[in-house]
Amino acid sequence: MENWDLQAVVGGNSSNDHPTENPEFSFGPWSFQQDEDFVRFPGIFETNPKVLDELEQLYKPFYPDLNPFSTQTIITSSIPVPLHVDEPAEKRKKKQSFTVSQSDISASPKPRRFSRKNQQNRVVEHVTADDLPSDVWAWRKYGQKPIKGSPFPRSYYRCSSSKGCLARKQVERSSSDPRVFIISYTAEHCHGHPTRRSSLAGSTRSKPLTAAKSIEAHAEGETVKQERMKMEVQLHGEEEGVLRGK
DNA sequence: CGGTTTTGACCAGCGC
DNA sequence: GCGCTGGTCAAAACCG
Repeated sequence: MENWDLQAVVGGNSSNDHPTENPEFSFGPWSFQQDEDFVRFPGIFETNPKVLDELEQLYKPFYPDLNPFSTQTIITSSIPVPLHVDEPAEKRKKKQSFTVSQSDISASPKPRRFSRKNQQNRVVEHVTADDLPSDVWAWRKYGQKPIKGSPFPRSYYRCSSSKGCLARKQVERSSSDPRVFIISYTAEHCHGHPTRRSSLAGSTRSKPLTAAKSIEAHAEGETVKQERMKMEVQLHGEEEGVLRGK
């Protein structure tokens, strides 16, 4: 069986501080609703206890009675609230109190620069290193930033399959569980799936390090290594024509 | 040569 | 208004 990802789209309209009542989930080519289809696909939701715990926590604010379920790849949300569960409730409420659509993005006076509001349309997945998702898209890294409160930096990727494609991807490591990667997808691809990547040049590049950088690299070395592994997995996914929901 | 990563600078949103 | 922070830009270096 191919390595499809489970995805759960919780939100939609964040203007009322509540996600849609019946979130839609997708797994490979299938999509289904929480309230009825979960019981029909029990095998899909086996079992990664660590991720399950996180997932439960993420959903509790919205679905206190949601049955525990687990996945190997995890969750998506069009609102960022679940990622800020440790923040004061009032703060969280503020952060989710606006909505931005794709049309808003395209109407931006500076389309090349994404505002933070755009991140409201993001799709978030939690994956372990063992369950790195296959990905038909080719991604180019365009930035990396240290994130406050997290010992691990966040890497920024954009789709390199097509010029002008607005699709973005962020990869960071979970501070609570370093084995878990948090992958966020933003915006839609404006093109079909690529058959293969045009070049791998530079993908294995390594640079001489200063003393300070060496220390930093030591701290995050495995992150970089695993991200590279992930990219390689993605490339193999292209060859197999594996389709993902995003 | 055409693709990538790295990394400091820049910009805009947000909270105070 | 200011400072903090996250997201993006772009030049330089690197790789096949």
